[in-house]
Amino acid sequence: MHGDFLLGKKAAVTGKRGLLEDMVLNERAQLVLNSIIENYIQSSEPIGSRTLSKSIGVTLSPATIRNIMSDLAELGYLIQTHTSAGRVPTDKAYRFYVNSLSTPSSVPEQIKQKITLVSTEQGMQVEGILAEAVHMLADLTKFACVVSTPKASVSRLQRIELIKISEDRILVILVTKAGVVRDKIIFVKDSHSQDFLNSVASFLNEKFKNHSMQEIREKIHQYLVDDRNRYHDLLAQAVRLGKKAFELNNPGEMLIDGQMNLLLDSHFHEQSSARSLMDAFNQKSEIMKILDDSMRQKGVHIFIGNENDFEHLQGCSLIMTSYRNNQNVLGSIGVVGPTSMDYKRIISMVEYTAKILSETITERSYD
Amino acid sequence: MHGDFLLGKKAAVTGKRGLLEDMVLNERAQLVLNSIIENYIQSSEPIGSRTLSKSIGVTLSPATIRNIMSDLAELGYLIQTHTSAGRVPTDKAYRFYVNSLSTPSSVPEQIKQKITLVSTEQGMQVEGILAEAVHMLADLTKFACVVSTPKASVSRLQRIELIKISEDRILVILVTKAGVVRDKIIFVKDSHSQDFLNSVASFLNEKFKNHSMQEIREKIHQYLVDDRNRYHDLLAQAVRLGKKAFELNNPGEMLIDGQMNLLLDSHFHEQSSARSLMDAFNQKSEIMKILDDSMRQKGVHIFIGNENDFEHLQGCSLIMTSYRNNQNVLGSIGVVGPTSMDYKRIISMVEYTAKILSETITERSYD
DNA sequence: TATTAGCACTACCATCTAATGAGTGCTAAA
DNA sequence: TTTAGCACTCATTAGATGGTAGTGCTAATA
Repeated sequence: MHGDFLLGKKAAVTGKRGLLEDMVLNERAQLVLNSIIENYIQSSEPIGSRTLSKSIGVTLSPATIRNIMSDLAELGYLIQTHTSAGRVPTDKAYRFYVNSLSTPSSVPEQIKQKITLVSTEQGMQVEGILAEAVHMLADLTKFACVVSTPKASVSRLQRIELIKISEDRILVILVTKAGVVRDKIIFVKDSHSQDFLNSVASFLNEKFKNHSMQEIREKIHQYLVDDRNRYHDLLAQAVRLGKKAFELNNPGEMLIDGQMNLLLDSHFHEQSSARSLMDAFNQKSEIMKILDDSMRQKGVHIFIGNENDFEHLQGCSLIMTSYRNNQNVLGSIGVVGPTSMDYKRIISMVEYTAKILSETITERSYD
Repeated sequence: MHGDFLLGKKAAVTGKRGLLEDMVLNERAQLVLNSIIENYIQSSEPIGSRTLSKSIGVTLSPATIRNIMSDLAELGYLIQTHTSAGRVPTDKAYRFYVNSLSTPSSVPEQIKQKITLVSTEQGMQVEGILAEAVHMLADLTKFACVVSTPKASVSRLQRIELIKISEDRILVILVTKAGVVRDKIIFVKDSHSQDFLNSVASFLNEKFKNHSMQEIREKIHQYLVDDRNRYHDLLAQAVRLGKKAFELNNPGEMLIDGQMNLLLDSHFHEQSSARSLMDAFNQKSEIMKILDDSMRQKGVHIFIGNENDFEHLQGCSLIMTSYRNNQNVLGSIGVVGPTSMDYKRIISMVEYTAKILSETITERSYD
């Protein structure tokens, strides 16, 4: 009623009435809402007016709080699971809450100490480091975590190497500026000597070093379209081998860890939601899309419940941020948890982990 | 009582009495036991005498069956969850059942069609193939599946390559006979030219091709122990780099897929057993041990419940078998599921998958 | 006018009871 | 040796009950 009243007459009336001031919740309503959310994040149980009246700083009687709650419910911030139950925050409420988190809470020192990447010491590759990072984050947050591997297409060539391993097979090693090493085997009809392969490789290196894989593919395509016979044999062969070598073979991977954490989490105990989640992870493409999105933006990116229009992820929030080396944004890393997760804590952890990850990978880069 | 009686007097009395003949269950007891087990595998509910009397082929009254069941219980093949409940097979019963499975049931044609490895077509490495195999098996069985990657120490060298990527970093590529490509980066104090690295590589190739990594490490150790100064500079350097290059960096990995299947399985719905399972998978070493064991033996290897003395795996059975290329056994692959799994079906699937996997990998090998 | 106290009401929850039914073990008959 | 019959056990289910945490509304109060 209150809310309705104001939403309707708002334009006509001046100043503060009900919960809304200029379509924004007034201070007390914000206080109550935030308090409900924080309580709910802690307890995972519907919050009643009496409980809140005690836990909240200001002295407000349960009755008053009830009125406010009732209005908040009408505005879509709260719902009741049943008539005589306490209130539970909606996705809209979480969005409000997250937006109002201004000061990024810093990671406690003792957690910081846990966030370190060990694998650097051994001769581990970038993917190993990513795996370690995502594992660590999952372990710390007790939720599921994902990280996207550096996109092959945007990463730039540091070096290519061709190794003959049998008459019809050539091992291609691609080293990117970001320190990612990819190997794949290509099949050829006619046998080449290793010396010949070396010449081809050094031709390709000279021609394409520092170019992105995408560019390289385009250029090779150019060469092929051009009248091929203009080139002498080496070049023709080089281009032909290069085409195979640079063919996109992995379309951007992602690593997942800690899925089991979610299944063990009380919020997903119902059969249906658990299975739905599992489907979400198996069908990686949707999550990959979200990772891609958050790669293009600065800072931490948060998706709450219904905001990501992927039905399997209803009831989940995602907290994502990108990681990078000196030069480029390489991919993103983040957490998938229940909408009622402790945003402050998780956000800071994701941020800090991404920072450490970026530093670690930068050390490994060849830029 | 029956069982007891016969176990005691068996030696004295001739012929069949009770359930035992020469310490082996008599035919009818076997029939009943197998029938109970198969029923239980289907329904996951305690089997009562009446139910069994109907489902079993032979006509036996419930009362008779009760007697037999009672004896089987006394011999440790069955237990009751409570006084007036039906009987449930014990691990001992499953062992009996599995041992009595003589004819390996063949995989239905329609399942066979699903068991194919696609990744061969792209230039995918061995680990990619393994990942695909284990994923497929998990998907088919709806349980968790594991596969061990070819052990670096036993696999034999096809080729080593050294690539300079910066002043202090060298990329080492190891290609094994089995077709596994490993790359790692080693750090060096003083810079080497690529030409020099090529010489070192070709020295190492010549010296060590076809030797197992283990042997190579030992030989290098020999060189180092010998009076190093005897060798001229190239050799000394080669040995020093070789030592780093061949250092064991991954102690035999394993890939897991479908863990979530287990958590969704009704048999592991209790909080405690689910968490216990999760621990089992996180702490890979124990499962790795079992994989190793079954690598050394021929055929399918089955571990039932308490038989694997790893407490986290109580209530689980493991069905493992090895995969190989032309030349060597490379690793093993298998399923982890509840003790009450459908052994016939799962065994045949594991066997067939291993066969396909072996064929696929053999194509990739350089032997 | 905004806040609060009081009260009726609702729905969940834990506990208890009784009835049901599937299953056993034992005994005596076939 | 097998089976029919009977007494008994125990899990599961459905109803009934009291308690509790919460609401909404109204009237009194600051």
